[in-house]
Amino acid sequence: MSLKDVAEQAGVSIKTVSNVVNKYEHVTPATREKVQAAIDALGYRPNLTARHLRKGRTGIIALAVPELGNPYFAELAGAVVDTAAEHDYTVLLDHTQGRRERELLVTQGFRARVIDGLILNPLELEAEDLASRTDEAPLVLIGERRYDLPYDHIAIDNIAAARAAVRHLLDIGRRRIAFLGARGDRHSHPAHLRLLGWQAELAASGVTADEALIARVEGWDRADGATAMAALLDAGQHPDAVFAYNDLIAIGAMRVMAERGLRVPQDVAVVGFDDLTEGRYGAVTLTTVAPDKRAIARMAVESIVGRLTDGPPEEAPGGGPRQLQPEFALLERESTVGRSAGPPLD
Amino acid sequence: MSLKDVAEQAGVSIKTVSNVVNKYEHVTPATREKVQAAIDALGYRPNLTARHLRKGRTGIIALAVPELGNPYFAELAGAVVDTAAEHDYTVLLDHTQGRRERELLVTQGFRARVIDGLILNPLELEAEDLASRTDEAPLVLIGERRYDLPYDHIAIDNIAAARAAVRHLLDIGRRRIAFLGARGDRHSHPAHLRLLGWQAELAASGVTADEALIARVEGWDRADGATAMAALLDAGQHPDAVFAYNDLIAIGAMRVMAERGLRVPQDVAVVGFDDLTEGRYGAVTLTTVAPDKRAIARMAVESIVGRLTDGPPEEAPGGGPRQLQPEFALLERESTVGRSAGPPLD
DNA sequence: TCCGTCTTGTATAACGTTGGAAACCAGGGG
DNA sequence: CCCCTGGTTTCCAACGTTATACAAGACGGA
Repeated sequence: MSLKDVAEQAGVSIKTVSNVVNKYEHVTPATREKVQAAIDALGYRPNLTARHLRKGRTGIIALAVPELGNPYFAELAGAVVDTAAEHDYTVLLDHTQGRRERELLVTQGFRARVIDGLILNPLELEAEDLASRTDEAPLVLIGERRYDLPYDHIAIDNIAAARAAVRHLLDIGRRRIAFLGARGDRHSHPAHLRLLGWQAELAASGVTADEALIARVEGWDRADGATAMAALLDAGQHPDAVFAYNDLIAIGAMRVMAERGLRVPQDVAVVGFDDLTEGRYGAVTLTTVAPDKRAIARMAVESIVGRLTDGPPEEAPGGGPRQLQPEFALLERESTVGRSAGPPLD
Repeated sequence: MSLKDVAEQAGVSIKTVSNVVNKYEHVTPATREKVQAAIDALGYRPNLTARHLRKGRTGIIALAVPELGNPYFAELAGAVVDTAAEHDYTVLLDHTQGRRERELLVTQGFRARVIDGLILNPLELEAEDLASRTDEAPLVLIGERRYDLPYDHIAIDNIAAARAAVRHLLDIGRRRIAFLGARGDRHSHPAHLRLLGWQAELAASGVTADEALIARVEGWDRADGATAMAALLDAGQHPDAVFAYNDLIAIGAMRVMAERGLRVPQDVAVVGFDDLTEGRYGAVTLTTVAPDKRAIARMAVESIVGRLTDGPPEEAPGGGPRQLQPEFALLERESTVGRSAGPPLD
């Protein structure tokens, strides 16, 4: 079933059928009608693969996130799918499970020429991996990790967001504020802007940033939060607040607190990060830093679509790739309600 | 950058390069090496779009679910992506937002010839929509809705699963068991096998299935569960147990109970459906029916891949499409712990 | 030496589409 | 009556790949 069949049926040339299909205007109504009738009769649908080959575009963009089971990425993926659809693009989805080799594979064009562009949220990828990229499809990076490379990057101001969260905990009188979610042994993991924000805000307020209150994790899921919180408590620490790397870790931590009879927020206030819907429905609703996910999705898709439509943006005065910062908001909920009897700040 | 360029560089024909790329065995080592050198020198990568056109296959299967923000579908999508990758397929993702027109669009081949097959979880689609489908790519249906149509269908035994859940609630002594999640005004919505299971198990145990304990919902998210539970309580009902259509509804309901001072499980026991990770980390962990998601993903992908590889399976004695039923398990957790003082069953 | 056989490489034709150029056809002006 | 013009349609080539058929050597046995 191809243009050829329709052309024969209608008694016209292949190109005329193509013109009708593509709504080319200089086709007489009579011809158009005749062709349309043949199309309907045969149930013809254009072969998009052939069109892609001919036009060099597929209308498909890929989205690669670490893990779809993580609701943050799932919600983000949903937003990306919607936004892409508005621009007549479809989304090819992949998840890298946070493994460097998978991330590398994705950037190197695992689907050469079938995707027009790529949105990637890297976790483990190193700058050198990206520097050696040869695939010419537009790439846009999202998430906390930053590279000094010529690709658009979309992320909220993680340091400012973390500082706002810690500020809030200080404001309600907490002083022993734990950070849950430092990464394993690599203290200086380049993704830890949120840890830096925690340190910065404490320092700015003259509160000691106790290293013992930094809990490390193996991953970013609820179980990792639970493990980290348990480890912290087992080490004899008594934080009066927890700032978690993300909501999942916060939720895992809160579960452990519940098991051990610690009340949230009376004994320990908790702030998470991501604004998962899940956080709004726990027994104690979770205060959280809410990145504007729809804005992230929109910026990412439009970065790709823009480059495909208009070519790379003319070098602005500063030149080069853009650093886009969507808005964020601190949503105060039950997990930080009420002022405890902490000492006033000096 | 095409086979032609590589061929010129290596001083051989296009087809020979193609043979090397495709690991055709009758190529002398010398030639192979020469060609490989040219490939490496030019950084050649095959154009998959052209390959797709020529071979008539793309290696892409589409997965259409109602909503990615729903963790059940997100987790399922993750499993499908993984399983597809094992078979060297990539997944194109779409979500229909449970709207019939979107579901219809997807089945009619919204990406004609770019997808080799389609996995669809329909909500609103009617049998006649599917009956008129012309796209010839293999289609497999997943989820609670059943159609008497020649497509493989994958779903756990929803009635049996619901009965197991209700049975468990009866076993721990509950008698006023509410059902949360009937659909709007359409009482006989064809998706409500779980409601039928609730009715059947109550009937089998000689417990009255009180219509007043059936709460309707507009959607399937936490907010809908909260609304439904609030409505039930506002209507003066005092259930001692809740069987929810899914975990999200259960979680929303539990939130409302917490707000109103009802204890779970002491005052109201709760059973959900889906085994979301989320349900394992609430203040009260959620008893739930756990469908084997990885099995669902595996069956769906292998149904598609099988038809693509071997053609439609030879008509079994019964003939026609298959009804595949993955396993499920009832996971008992805190939300149904402990036996209350209900009267013994007669 | 010659012929069949086996191996290796090549030429050509598709796959279905679209862009560009050329051809066709009426109608009107010279 | 012919040519020109403008609109409409057709012809041809190309996108990059792989399948098919075939040609060219190499090799061994008669």
